[in-house]
Amino acid sequence: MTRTAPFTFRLDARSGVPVYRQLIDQVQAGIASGKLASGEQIPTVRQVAVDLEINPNTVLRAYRELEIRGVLDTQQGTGTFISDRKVTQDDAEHDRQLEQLVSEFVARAGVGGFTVKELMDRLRERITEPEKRTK
Amino acid sequence: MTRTAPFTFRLDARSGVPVYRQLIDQVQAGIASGKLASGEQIPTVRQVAVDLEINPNTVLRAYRELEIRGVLDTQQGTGTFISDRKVTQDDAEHDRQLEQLVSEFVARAGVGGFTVKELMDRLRERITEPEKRTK
DNA sequence: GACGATGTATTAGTAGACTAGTACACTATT
DNA sequence: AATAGTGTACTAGTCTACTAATACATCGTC
Repeated sequence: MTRTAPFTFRLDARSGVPVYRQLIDQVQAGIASGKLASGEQIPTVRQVAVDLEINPNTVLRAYRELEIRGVLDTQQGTGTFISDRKVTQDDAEHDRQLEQLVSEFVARAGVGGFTVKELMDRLRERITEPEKRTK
Repeated sequence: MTRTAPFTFRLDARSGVPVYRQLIDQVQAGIASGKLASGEQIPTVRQVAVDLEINPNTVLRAYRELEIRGVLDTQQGTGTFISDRKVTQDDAEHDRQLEQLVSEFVARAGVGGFTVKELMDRLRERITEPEKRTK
C-alpha cells in the first residue's frame, strides 16, 4: 500500500449497543491498537453520518464525549483529531469510577461466596508480584 | 445488644443508581461482608416497601433477580432468605474463581487508571465502615 | 376455613436515553 | 466575499428502563 487506509467505522445494528457508544469504543480501540496516532485526523462528522446513514448529531455526541475525556481535539470548520495530550481525568470522576468498580466487585464477590477479606488478601499478593498475569 | 440488629436497606436518591439495583448491591455486599448469613431471613417485600416508601414491585424486582442468580430463596407466604447453596464449593474451585475474579478486577482497574492500592483502600472502607456513604 | 402474613401478576405512568430534522456558525481556500 | 468544507445548536420524536397502582395467589397459624 502506498499510504495507510483511512480509519473507518462499522456499526453492528444487532448488538443493541447505542450507535454513539459503538463509535466511542472504536476510536478508543483504534488508539489502543495503534491504528490511530496522536494528531491524526479521524473521519469528519458529516462523512461518518453519510457513510453510516445516521444523523450528524449522533456522531457529534460520540466525538464530544471523547473530547471531554481528552481523547480528541475538535476544531470547528477544520476537523477532529486524536489528541496528543495525555488523558487527565478530574478527581471527582476518577473517584466515581473507582467507587463503581469496587461496588460491582464486592457484589460479584458476594455471589461467588467470597469474603472481602479474601479479596484483599489476594489483591495484596498482586502488589508484591506485580508482573504476574493469568489472563 | 441482646441480638443482632435486623438487616436494613438504605437508599441514596442522589446517586442516580436505580432503586432496585441499590437493593441488589446491598444484599450482595451484606453477604460478602458477613452481615448476612446463609438461611437468614431478609426484610419482607412489603416491609422494605413501607420503610423506603417505594412500591413492592420494586423490591420484588431486586429480590427476583437475586433469586435467579441463586443468591436468595423466596417462599411465597413465608418470606425471603439468603440461599445456602452458594456456600458449598470445594477449595480448588473456590480458589480458581477467586483468582479469576481478582484478575479481571485488576485488569479493569488498570484500564481505568486505578492502582491496586487505591482499590484496597476503598475495599477496606467496605469492611470497617460499611454504612458510610460519601455521596 | 378464616385470617393475616407473605410473595406475585397485570397494567400503566414517567423520565431519560438515544437518535433524527433542520438550521446555524466557524474555518480555510480561492 | 464567495464558496465549500467543517463542527454545532435547537428541537422534537421514539423507545425503553424504571417505578407505581392495584388486585391476586400462596402459605402458616389459629
